[in-house]
Amino acid sequence: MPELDAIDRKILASLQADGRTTMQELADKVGLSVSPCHRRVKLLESRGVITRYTALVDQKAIGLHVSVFISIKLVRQKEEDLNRFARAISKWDEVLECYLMTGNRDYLLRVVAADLAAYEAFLKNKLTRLDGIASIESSFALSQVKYSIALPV
Amino acid sequence: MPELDAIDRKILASLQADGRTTMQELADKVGLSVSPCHRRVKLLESRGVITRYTALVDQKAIGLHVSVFISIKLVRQKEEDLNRFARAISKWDEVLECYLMTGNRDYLLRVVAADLAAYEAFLKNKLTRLDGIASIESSFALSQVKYSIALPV
DNA sequence: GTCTGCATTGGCAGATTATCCCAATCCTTC
DNA sequence: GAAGGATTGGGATAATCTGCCAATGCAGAC
Repeated sequence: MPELDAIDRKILASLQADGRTTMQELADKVGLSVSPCHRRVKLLESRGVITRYTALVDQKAIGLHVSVFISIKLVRQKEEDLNRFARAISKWDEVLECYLMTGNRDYLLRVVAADLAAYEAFLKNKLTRLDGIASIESSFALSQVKYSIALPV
Repeated sequence: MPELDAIDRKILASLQADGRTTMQELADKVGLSVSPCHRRVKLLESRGVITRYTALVDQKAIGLHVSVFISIKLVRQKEEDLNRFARAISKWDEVLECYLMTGNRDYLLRVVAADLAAYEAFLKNKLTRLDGIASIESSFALSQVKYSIALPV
């Protein structure tokens, strides 16, 4: 796997800032002409450095007013238990992020919902129905101070 | 502010899944012709429902191997203190997410770094140098089980 | 049931952009 | 200094965007 040079990093930074810049603009920014710039972008895509392109949607504008962080502890932590939990989580659209954690909690989830009633429904009908969960602890976010997609390159 | 109808929601779902679908593909998916579909997308952009477009980059591919969640408590929670903290956080690229929380912790941050040394440098040179912080507690993520940008529409 | 007015749609055409080929250039290695 | 490989830049074609305009659908009034 070849390393990323300075131009590649500029390309990544620009595309993270605006995933729809034209090749001409992008080429100008990174100091190349269109052709090699285009080829580098395609290469970054095929190498999996750029995984995909997406539109960011305003959470409040579509009525999702509740953000919750959930700490979860499993009864057992064997690989099979972890995989079963991961598979279940992956199916649910309300779960935006899930991390396997060090320390005394196994998982940390970020979940969004329209309101508290919808969140309660998620807990009752989905999360608490999973087998093998020892404890669930919800922390509510009052506001989103920062939300960035752009990794520092 | 007009409500989002079923077609708008389909458009949002499609653009979240692929921010670079062509208008033709998008129009086919939502059951419109290109013109009205294009107009709806522009409207969603100007109304701020679609905030921007971005390329998603693989964290490991660019050498960011450490993900940390940091719980922070401030000495005081007056609005001015909160604002000062928010401004500082916003400048740092390592901080991808920051939430003002309920309960006994004021803030929850998600931070990425190349390795533990880089994370230590972030703590020493940036975070701990802020005034007004009462406590900092780091929890490390062993793996990212799920990471989604797509809000359920 | 029919008419009117409004909002939305679909088709079309010019302008913009992506994409690929090929020759020229640069850099490394011998 | 020469040879080889990788990368670049320009240009041509195909694909796509984007705005205009007439046509369509729909709701309310009579």
